[in-house]
Amino acid sequence: MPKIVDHEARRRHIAEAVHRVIHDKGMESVSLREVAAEAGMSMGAVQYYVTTKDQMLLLALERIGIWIGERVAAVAAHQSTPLDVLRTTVLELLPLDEERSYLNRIGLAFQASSVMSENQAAAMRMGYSHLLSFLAEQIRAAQTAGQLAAHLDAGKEASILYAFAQGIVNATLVGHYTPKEVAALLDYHLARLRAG
Amino acid sequence: MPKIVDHEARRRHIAEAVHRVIHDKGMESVSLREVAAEAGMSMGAVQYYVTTKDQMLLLALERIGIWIGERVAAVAAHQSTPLDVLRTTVLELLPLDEERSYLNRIGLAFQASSVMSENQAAAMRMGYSHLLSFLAEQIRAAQTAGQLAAHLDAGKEASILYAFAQGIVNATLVGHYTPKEVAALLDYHLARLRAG
DNA sequence: GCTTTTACCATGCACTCGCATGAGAAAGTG
DNA sequence: CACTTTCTCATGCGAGTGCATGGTAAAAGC
Repeated sequence: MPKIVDHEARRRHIAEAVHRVIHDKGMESVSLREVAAEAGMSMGAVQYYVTTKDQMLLLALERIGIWIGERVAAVAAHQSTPLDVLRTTVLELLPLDEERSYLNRIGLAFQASSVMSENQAAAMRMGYSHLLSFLAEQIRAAQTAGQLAAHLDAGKEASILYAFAQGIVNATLVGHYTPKEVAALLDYHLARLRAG
Repeated sequence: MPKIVDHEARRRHIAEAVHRVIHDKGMESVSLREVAAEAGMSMGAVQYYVTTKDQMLLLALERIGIWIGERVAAVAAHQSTPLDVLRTTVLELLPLDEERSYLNRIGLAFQASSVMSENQAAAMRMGYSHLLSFLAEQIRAAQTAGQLAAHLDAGKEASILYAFAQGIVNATLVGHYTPKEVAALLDYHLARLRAG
């Protein structure tokens, strides 16, 4: 077996090129040629790892899911209390700086795209399940620790919290809210969940 | 001035064709030809009313805004209390049946699209302003009527409520939530805002 | 009845698209 | 060395893209 190549690395490289194209020129500009150019490889090379455009987009979407998972795990690890984990996690998912806007632009594009593709829809559902159960778990932990009110329905609160975060994304990217206002909205909402 | 034609009607006709194309085949499938075919007119006729594709999309986005405004006004008119208006308005914006899913699919596509186009972003901001001030107004009225707790920040509550509605859209369209669950989430959230 | 204005249409152009194909370079094994 | 396998590339194909152009039919004003 010659010319041993790390397929995983190549796929990641392609996925990240897709991300950049989506961010810079929009989902409509994603094409095999454009992505190949962005990835610095020939079109044939891209086709070797990804046979169709749909597959390429799915790869990029799955990579986003992995990336989000990693980011959340990373920031959550530095917090001391469940409520801190909760707040920091949601903040990490909001477009409050350039890097998080980057992620959210791509995420928003896939929200629209996933409605038209069952494969992408399935990937989305998996991402929702993971994130929502993580958030619900943190809410329950915060309740046990006496940080959040005991009467809250952790599952519903997680859904509402995450829906809020997702729903504020476009309005923020489009300039209706400033990052400060978004953070204030989050804290306002979290405040009412507090125990006492 | 010969062959007098209702331009407004023609533009609306084109906009609605764009909506159908977005809904049926996705934003990527929107082209002058595709829209012309959907509208049952020649490509040249479409070009007469809309000179560029961007203009066509902007027209379709503005029409969505108008449509939403009309729908909200219509359902709100049949309610007796501010809280009923609030709840019914938000329900009207959620993808709980086929017609509202239709609207939300298109809206979601434009959320992604508006991030890449300043014209569309401006149209979005205007839509947000109108809807959010309407919601905030209803919250204040409900507070005055003693239906909602007086200590609530009406502006922030409106933002959170609408963000929740927007943020639940993709998850619902993709099948993560059932319409019943979404309605239950809304009622769960509204319940905690009640006076008492 | 001629001109002007409005509305519409068919077609052409340069370009891009997704995807398929076949050739060939690189790297390991016998 | 030949040989196989893995990887990469250039190119071609048919179709579709946004947009521009030139022409034409119809109705109103003079």
